[in-house]
Amino acid sequence: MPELPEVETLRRGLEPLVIGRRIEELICRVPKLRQPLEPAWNAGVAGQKILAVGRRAKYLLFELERGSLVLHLGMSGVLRLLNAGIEPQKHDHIDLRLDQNQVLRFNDSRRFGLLLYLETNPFDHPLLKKLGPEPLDFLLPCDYLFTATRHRRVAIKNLIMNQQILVGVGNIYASEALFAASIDPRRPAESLTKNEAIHLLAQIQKILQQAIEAGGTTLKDFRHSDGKPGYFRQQLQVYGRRGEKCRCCGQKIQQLVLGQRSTYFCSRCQH
DNA sequence: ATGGGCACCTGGCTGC
DNA sequence: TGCAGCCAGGTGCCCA
Repeated sequence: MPELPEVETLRRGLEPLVIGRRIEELICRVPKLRQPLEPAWNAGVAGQKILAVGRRAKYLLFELERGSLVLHLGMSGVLRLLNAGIEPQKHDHIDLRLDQNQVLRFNDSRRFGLLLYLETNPFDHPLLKKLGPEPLDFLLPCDYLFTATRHRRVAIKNLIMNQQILVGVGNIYASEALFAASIDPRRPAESLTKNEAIHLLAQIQKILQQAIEAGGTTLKDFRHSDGKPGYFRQQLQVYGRRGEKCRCCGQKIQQLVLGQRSTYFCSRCQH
C-alpha cells in the first residue's frame, strides 16, 4: 500500500516513540512473508536496543546495537505501536515486544511485506543494493532523470516507478507527478526533452514532499503509527478519478493500464 | 540489457 | 443473498 511518503510518515511517527527502547522478543506467527522468517532471529534480536529508525526507498530500517531489522510494508502492511496484552487479530503476523509493556505489531493481509534481520550492513543486502537514488536527496542532479531516460523505450510512467532508476514512486504518485508535469504517461521515456525530464523530476520531488507534509495518502488501510489517517487523498488530481472532471480543464479523467497497473491521466492537459 | 508478463496473497466491491 | 470475477498503494523472477 505505501509509497515513499507513507513509509516516511510512519518512520517519523515511530522515531520518537521507539528510539532507545529495548526489544524483549520477536514473535512471528506466520512462516513467511515475501521471504521466510527465521526462528533464530529472535535469539539475535532479543535484548537489543533500537538506536535509530531509518528509511531507504520504501524500506524501514531499525538500527539495533548489533544489526538491523529491515521492514517492507508491501501493499497492505500496517505497523502500529500498541500496549501489551491486546490479543492479536487476523493477519497480525509479527510482534516486536518492547520494554515498558508495549508492542510494535505488524499486520499484513496480503503478505507481500518483508522482514529481515541482518547483522551485516543492510545496504549491502541484494534487495537494497540495487536501489536507485532517493528522489528527495538534495544532492541528486536536477537532470538525473533526463540521463536515466536516454535510450529507454518503456513508458515514462513505468520508468519512474522502476526502483532501480528512482526509489519511492509508486502507482499513485506516478500518475500524480505526470499530471503535474503535463506529460502523457504512455510516452516512451526516451522521447522526453531535457526540459520535460527536469520538470518531471521537480514535480516528483514536490509531490512526494507535499504528501509527506500531509501525512501520506490514506486510501484503504494506511494509518500512521498512531492510527490516524493521512490527508493527501484530498489533494489527488487524477488517481482514482476516472470519469470525473479534470480540476484543470474540466475534461474527463481517463484510466488505462500500463505495466499491469491502473494509470490515470487527463488527455487534454498531458502530452 | 531491456521490457513484458506473471507470481506471490487476501479482501472488498461490482454486477449478474 | 450468493457468488464469480475483478481490482487493489509492491516487487522479484523468468523469458523472449
